[in-house]
Amino acid sequence: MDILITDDFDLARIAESGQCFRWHLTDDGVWRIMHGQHCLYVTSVGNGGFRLECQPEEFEAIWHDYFDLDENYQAIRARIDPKADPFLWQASEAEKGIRILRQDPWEVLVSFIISQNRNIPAIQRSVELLAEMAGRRYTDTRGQAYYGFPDAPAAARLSESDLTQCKLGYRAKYVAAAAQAVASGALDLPALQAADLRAAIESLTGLYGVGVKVASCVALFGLHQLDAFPVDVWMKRVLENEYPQGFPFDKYRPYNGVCQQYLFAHYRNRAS
DNA sequence: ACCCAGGAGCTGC
DNA sequence: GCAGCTCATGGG
Repeated sequence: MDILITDDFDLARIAESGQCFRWHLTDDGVWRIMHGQHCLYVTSVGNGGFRLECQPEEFEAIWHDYFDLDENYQAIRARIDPKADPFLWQASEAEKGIRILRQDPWEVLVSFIISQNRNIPAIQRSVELLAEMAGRRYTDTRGQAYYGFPDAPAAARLSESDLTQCKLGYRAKYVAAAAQAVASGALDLPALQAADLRAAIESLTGLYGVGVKVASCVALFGLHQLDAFPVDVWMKRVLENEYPQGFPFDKYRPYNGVCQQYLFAHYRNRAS
């Protein structure tokens, strides 16, 4: 089916924004997007038009929500004053098209536990290996095989040696602990969506191997808490170099996380 | 060989 | 509380 999006929506910028690790650009310029147990081919056809290789029912049930199409990102960007905050404004112009996907919180939790102290290609590789090891095998609309992201009980059944085979290194025990916590019900991720941001982060950092940074990523990308503001090595540089007097969080509440994505993406892209 | 990566736990002070 | 060390592993 074809859809028209008049608001921000740039597939390449979303893919490169570091929030998701299972998007791949195929040789013919079509995006292959894996999310949970689903897989979708999307092509940008220009002027806000997109070709989605799925039925309208699947779009309504899965992808409309995943792409966060009910949120107005132009309106969020319009809050940024070019005179008061020229750096953020420039970043938001350069990275216009980013949206915060509504991903599955469990998948995000595992992906960002895996992410610590690694670069993005290495993260993608481990996530894929994990899906191949413990996820269900499916066939997509083009007849290609893919693996769904394993749920918590499936991940909890893996031995530590299985996890090590996914190139997780010392993070293997962290993933095992998270799987155990979620599979046992000790941690109720969906419940955190409605929780206060501070409470959600506190709850997540209670997990072995989850600090404030990973917890903030889970809150922003998995719980859709748009005010969460993850600070990694790149964001540390942004804050030190561009906001020596501190970032004006009060100005952008409750959308600090969206601002963070513009800053993160822009700074990384400029460096390379 | 070297340094860095969407960090976090542990130790010693 | 906080600075320094360590943890696997791949990419540049």
